[in-house]
Amino acid sequence: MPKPITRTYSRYTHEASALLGGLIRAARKERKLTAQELADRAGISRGLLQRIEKGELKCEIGSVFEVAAIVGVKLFDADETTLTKHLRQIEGKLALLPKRIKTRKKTIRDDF
Amino acid sequence: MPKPITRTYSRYTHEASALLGGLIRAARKERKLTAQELADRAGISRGLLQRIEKGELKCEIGSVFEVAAIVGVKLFDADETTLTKHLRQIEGKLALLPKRIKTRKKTIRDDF
DNA sequence: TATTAATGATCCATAAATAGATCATATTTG
DNA sequence: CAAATATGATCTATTTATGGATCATTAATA
Repeated sequence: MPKPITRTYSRYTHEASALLGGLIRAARKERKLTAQELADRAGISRGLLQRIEKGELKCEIGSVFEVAAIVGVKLFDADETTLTKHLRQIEGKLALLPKRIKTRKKTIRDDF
Repeated sequence: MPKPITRTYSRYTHEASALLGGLIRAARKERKLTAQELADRAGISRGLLQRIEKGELKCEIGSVFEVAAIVGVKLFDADETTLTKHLRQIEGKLALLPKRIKTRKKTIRDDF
């Protein structure tokens, strides 16, 4: 059963999304692309692109990232090569971290 | 009518999302948070968090950003203040760009 | 200035994402 | 080693995001 739904987002989330949308819109205009043209290239509708550029939060992240990639907006300020490098680094880091986080729920008698 | 649906994503998009998910997972473990605990704080299900950490692209961006914000993973390497500043900058930049991009579709007779 | 078309907004039908439950696996820790 | 439980995977009902169409507005340019 899906939940009642009434999500709240932090200010940081709102601003990060608004900034990403704004960067996309600016990049699109600098490249002289019509909203329809960019939407076509990304394989999404013009309506969705409009929402993405407004920074709306209820859009799938795949579409947003794809549009950003097309107009050259870099996530993490990294190009393809650097991104791959970071990805390998984080994978290495994860291998060192515990596979599971254990939080003791049951009170253990360690007081005697 | 929604489309047939068969999205494709660039390698950059896949890697950016995988990196973000990996960073989130690593940050969660460093903070010794259970997947369930983080999901609860973000107001999402454990299943969705799992998909986010795997870097799946079909998740709403709002949920992903919110989770990232909770564990301290920064998009744009910017804190709240810096983010706000960038947001204002991009808004100023947008104000200078043309409101509409015109592409001439109809061939104009300018050859005489 | 007149014309063209890009943008913004809204509405609807439908495909898809999500919550929640359950089960198996295996890791952590006493 | 044994017990506890975190994680991963899967399935279903239902909420929700998306595509497409339409319309009004207005910016850009010949």
